[in-house]
Amino acid sequence: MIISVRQGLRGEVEVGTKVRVRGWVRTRRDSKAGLSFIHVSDGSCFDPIQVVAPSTLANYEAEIAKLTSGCSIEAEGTLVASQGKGQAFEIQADAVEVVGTVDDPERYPIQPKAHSLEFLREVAHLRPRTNTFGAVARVRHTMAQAIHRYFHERGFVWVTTPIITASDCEGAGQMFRVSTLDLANLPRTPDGKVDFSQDFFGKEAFLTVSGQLAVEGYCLALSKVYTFGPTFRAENSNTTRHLAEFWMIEPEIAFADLAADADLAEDFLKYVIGAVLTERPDDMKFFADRIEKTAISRLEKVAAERFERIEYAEAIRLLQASGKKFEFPVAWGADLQTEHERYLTEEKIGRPVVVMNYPAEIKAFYMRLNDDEKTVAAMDVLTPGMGEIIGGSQREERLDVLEQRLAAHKLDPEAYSFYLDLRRYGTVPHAGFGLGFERLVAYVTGVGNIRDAIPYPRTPGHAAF
RNA sequence: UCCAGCGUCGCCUAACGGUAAGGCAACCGGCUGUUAACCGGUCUGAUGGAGGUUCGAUCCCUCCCGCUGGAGCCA
Repeated sequence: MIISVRQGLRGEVEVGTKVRVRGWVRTRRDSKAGLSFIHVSDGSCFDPIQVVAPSTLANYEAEIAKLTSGCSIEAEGTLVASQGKGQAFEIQADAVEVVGTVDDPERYPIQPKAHSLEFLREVAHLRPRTNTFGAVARVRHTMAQAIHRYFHERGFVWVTTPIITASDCEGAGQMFRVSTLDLANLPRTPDGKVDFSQDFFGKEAFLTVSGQLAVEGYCLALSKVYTFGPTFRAENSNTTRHLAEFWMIEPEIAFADLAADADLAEDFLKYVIGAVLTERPDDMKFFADRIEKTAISRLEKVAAERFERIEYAEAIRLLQASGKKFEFPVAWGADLQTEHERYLTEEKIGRPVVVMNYPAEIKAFYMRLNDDEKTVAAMDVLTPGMGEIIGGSQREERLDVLEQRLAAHKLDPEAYSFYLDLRRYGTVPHAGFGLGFERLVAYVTGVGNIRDAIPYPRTPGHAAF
């Protein structure tokens, strides 16, 4: 029977069974006892399985003894209890078929040795064969599954909001244009502007920067909804936590206020982190051993401890009372800088913090104005090490106030007519938040750079693979 | 986009301005039920690109390209 490496190593297959594994060679060690030990990985779990190939096999000299890292093979044999140390089970091979060889072993980038993450980014198509990126891929998958499961089990409906949007009013950043016009020969209107009426959608179109505004319509019908999909920002950001193309999760709940939103964010994060700890202990152990010492302990802490909740005003007071010298001055009305967030989560409080009720001027138009008329019902979840991982708010559900807020932000109400409709017809208090999936993956795995938390990262100047 | 640093064999790193060194990998051999093994040997490069200073530049200067980190923007 064909088995995965995972099945073989976990004892899911009875000893003595004839099995067949298929995968890629990690290492080969030869023994004078007339054996070769081949570590084979198929990605189904962290560890490779050991295939013991006796030199009596017909193709031993010609093929098996020449296997190098990266070769693909199919091995057939008996699953046995291992005589050696380091693994419980191994495969005593009857046949090892070489499926694909490595043309030039010296040039094969994934050698059985330590590689820098920077180098591996240059071979993004081969890096999933490494311990690190195999583990990241499995953890990422586990997290995606946990996210859908979390929402599904609580009655949320997954809403796939459009990737292409004809409104540039999503208000979250620079957008990528989507067009079928011939850039070398653009149609013009009489006054010389580009005539987008001739474009594919009959108007300007872009890649979405957020599904939030669109999903609110579904929230005000299905009560509990979420988006989980790709998002695009054309910002020239070159940092360890920005991508031009990333995946975002945006739950939106009706009949809910900011406190409920914060509760959801906390419960949600704890669930996803808990799922990774229980479902991927092998990968997490690797991260803790090789990538980031506190990978597991840090997550256990986050899963166990209650998130601190503080008012924005209180955060300002804490920063002012810290006695620290910050590069950016701390004063009510200013946004929290990275250094401020760091101080709060890493030094002062030492665990995740939810900062709530920010000054209205520094936040988006759709966030609900508080009774003090100076702050809005916004919240950021800050984590030690990653900074802002979630940003959310209670939405402004009052038509008149929303119209005032649009005006204050100098936005055209015409462009938001659908959004205003939701306040005209059966409006209810509602709230939601946005979570950058890759930021969470980076946080959970401990990889320092978000470019290592997604299979093929897109950043300014980089769209290879 | 701004600031800082870096760019030397497939990979990682070394080299007071004076003929480019080592480790890993690869290859060959030895040893071993091995396990990112161990031991020995072999091979590999004119130092990101273009100028300049100098008798002479990996090392100094200028510009360009690329990368990394920090910041801004944000998820």
